[in-house]
Amino acid sequence: MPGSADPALLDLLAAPAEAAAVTLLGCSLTHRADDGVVTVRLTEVEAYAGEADPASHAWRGQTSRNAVMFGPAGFLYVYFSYGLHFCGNVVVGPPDEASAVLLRAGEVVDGEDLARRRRGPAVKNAALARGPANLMQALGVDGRHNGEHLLGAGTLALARGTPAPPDRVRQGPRVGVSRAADVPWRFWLSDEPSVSAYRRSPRAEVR
DNA sequence: ACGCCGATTCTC
DNA sequence: AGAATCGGCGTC
Repeated sequence: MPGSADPALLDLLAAPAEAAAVTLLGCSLTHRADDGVVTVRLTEVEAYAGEADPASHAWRGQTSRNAVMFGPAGFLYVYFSYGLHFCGNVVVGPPDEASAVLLRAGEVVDGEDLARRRRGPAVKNAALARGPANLMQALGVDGRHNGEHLLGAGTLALARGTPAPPDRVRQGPRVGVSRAADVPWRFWLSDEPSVSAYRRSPRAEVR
């Protein structure tokens, strides 16, 4: 049932960020809005290891923006990026560690018409939820959803799907990150059209 | 108070 | 390669 809690999933999310990231691959995320329901199956994510991770928003400690990450696992941390985009993270790990997993891409498995209405008529099927900001736009999620519970009775529901075969999980450097750019904590599923093409940050140190 | 730059995306 | 466009965070 959508919206019902999954204690086992919550336990898995309370693990270290890179393990939680792999858990999230293949999970479904549903948003029930006034104008309809959209569900995506997550195909690409990135792990951020809280205050210990120079690439994390939590690196310099707790602020009003990142406060949700310092709470328990299973909540959504939404931040505003480049003055125009919203990106969403699932808070993971033990409380106060401030780890999170950025949701980078997904396959729209329900509410395709609504997702296309939000994204634009010309957007190809596979690209509806490709890219972290596009994924949130397709779901109809923005800053108002910051801090919402993903495993409770709210409008957002995270659930386990058919687990991805381990041999389809790929791993590589994170995208758009200038610090700790070589930490291979971007995870994605191979052979998924919704996975964005890899682009290293222009600001990442070259070696 | 000021300025820089970003876990982006789309276009040229 | 560059623009759009806002706020967070470091610095003066």
